[in-house]
Amino acid sequence: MGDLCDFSQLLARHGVRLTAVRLAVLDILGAAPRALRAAEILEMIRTRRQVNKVTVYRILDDFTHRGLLRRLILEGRVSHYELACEHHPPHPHFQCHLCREIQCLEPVPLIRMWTELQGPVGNRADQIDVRVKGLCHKCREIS
Amino acid sequence: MGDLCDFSQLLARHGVRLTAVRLAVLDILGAAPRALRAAEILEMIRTRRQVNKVTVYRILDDFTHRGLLRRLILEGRVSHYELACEHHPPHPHFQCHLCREIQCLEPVPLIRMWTELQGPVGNRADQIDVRVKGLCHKCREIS
DNA sequence: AATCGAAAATCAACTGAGTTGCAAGTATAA
DNA sequence: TTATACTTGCAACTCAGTTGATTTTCGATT
Repeated sequence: MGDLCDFSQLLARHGVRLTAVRLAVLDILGAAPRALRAAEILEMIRTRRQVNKVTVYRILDDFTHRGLLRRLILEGRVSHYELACEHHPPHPHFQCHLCREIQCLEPVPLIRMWTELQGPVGNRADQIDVRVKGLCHKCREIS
Repeated sequence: MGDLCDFSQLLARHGVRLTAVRLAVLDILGAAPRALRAAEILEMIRTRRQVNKVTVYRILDDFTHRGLLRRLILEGRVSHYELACEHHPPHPHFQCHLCREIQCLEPVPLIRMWTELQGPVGNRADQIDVRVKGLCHKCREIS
């Protein structure tokens, strides 16, 4: 994923200053096989360099508002983040009851039920989040 | 909704002791036109009687585990709760970007895409949450 | 290359939803 | 009516995330 995007150019295109922490955030999320929590990202950056948590939170927030990242609300209290580039369009997520791990699922064609999902006449929906829960294949093997 | 359920019998059937706070929680959620936050429920109970927040949190948690309530993760950090009786099956929710209000939508037949939503072979899904976001009809009128 | 102002990072202190452990109160079975 | 296991209340805590004030740094312009 990371190989497909030039992050310094990406930042320039969005009029965002190039800094080490910002590059690290994109780099880590670009290489991640799943959405990450802020605390995970923070810890991963800290293996490379010293950084304050406030910086990471502010960057995640800023990038989300700029549309560079997607913030996922999968469980209470913690947000997960994933890259929002064209190689990684919005898609459902699966979360295991036991190990809490998150898997990305293939996009599904919800357009078919778009009218039902609008709700009362006059609503204008612009985003649909689908979250599937259950036991993942690894946890089913164990138990 | 509340009229359709006898809450004291409901509690007895679940082997839960009948107390004023528990009845109040069910009563309030039964009469609510939408899912409520713990803090809202707490405040509504306090218009009738004195009660500690810990008690309300514990009851909400307990009832959720017993399947009496559903806990909805609609935005970060705060949970919403709704009655989980047979008159009120699982359904998608719509949340407005501006007023943050939550609307209940009609159930949609996601079974059609059940295979895609399972993810990797071996996963066993048992729950699908659909959250729609956008502008509600009231906020669109205003702006 | 040196300067400089706006943007970014840091620090400490704070917020607010939710949790924990323990003491005191109460529903209900016997 | 009584015993006791279940409930509630209280105070203090946790933890993700936020705020405001200060210092540092990027990068455009001399």
